[in-house]
Amino acid sequence: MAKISKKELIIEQSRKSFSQLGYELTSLESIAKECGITKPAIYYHFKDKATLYKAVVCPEFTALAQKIEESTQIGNAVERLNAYIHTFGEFLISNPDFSAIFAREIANGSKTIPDECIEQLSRTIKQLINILHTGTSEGVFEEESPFLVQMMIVTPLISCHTTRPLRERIANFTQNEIIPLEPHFKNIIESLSKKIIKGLQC
Amino acid sequence: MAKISKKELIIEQSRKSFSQLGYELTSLESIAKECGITKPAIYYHFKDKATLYKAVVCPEFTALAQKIEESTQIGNAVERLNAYIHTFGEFLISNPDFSAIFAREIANGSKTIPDECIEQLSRTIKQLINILHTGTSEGVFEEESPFLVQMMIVTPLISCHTTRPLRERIANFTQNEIIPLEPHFKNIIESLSKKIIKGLQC
DNA sequence: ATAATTTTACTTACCGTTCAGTAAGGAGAA
DNA sequence: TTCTCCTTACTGAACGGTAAGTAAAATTAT
Repeated sequence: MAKISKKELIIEQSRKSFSQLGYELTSLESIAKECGITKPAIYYHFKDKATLYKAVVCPEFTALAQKIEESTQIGNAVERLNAYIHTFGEFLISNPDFSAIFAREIANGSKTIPDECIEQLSRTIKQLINILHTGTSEGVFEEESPFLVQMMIVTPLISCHTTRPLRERIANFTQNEIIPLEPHFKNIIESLSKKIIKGLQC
Repeated sequence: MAKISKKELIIEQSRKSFSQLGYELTSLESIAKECGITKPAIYYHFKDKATLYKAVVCPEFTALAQKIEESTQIGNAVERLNAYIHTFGEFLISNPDFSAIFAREIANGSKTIPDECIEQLSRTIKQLINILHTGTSEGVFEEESPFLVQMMIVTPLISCHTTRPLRERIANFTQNEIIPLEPHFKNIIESLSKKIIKGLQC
């Protein structure tokens, strides 16, 4: 059994709660309860709720930026863009709480994202800018706003996770129609990557 | 000057607040204040906060479904898909509060969306299913999950609006890099439409 | 036409609850 | 003894929602 500090335990439970309920509806007392401690114990480890949120969120963005940078170093522009998309998608698989947290931030104007995370995000964007620029220089990609490409990658993948209940409810209303079963997420990553690359190619 | 009932005024102010702050952070007292009335006056017109939210949200989804249905009747599959995407994009322009509200619902598992809205959403999805099916029958489109296509359309367009502050903050960190100015929204719609159609075509 | 009554559209005052955050103290380890 | 890591007990503010009352408009009765 791995030794896990109480501080780490608080962060893990908080991540689940922030992901499922969002920042506002997450109560520190319920987190404490699930950790088997009391609320002021959280205040012993973290200054306030916002600081706890940062402690949850920052490592995720840092890990994402790290993985993106590592995986998009080699290959031609098409290969690197493909790696960018797949790395992001697989990050969402291995960090199941990240989708909902990031989706809320996107919906929210990112008011609650600390600067440290923005810096990490800018690392990934820089990488994407580099890939796209290389691609246009090589004449394989049409010129396109990196922010648009980023949104074409990030938001559909994220919302695959967050819209599951929505899709189920919609499917109830479209009974008579034949709705193809949703493919597994790895197929979605692959499918999205192909389409985006195809859409960008000259 | 158009005659506007107080009930309509409450709905309009609520829409702004729900869009800017989200459901939880919207306080009925602040809405009342901006309408020049008191909180119980809202309760005279609406049973509770959730009912008020429905009154804000339902007409938007209905109008969207209506416009989508109208605009995607004629033409071949490519033209109809193009119309679908443009109609959705232009709806976001003429309903500036809708993006944030919908984005929050997507992030949220759509817990607070009433069934009435889901029904309207299913109308638009049915239309998209029809378009894609026609396209594959005609051999112009590859087969693809309508939900994925829907997300490729909806989420980037929505997040164009909600991520504006995020993009600005990111741009601050990438000073030294050349970040192309973000194109205007109509160009984004056009650009996204082209890419999605290109990505889907055989 | 006018008086009586009811309904509309609110207001003031308040309740109960929830929640972030704090003060003070205590048990156990070093 | 002192530091770490917590607990008990609490404060203050905000919020959703309600009870009770009221001025003015609309409706009905005389």
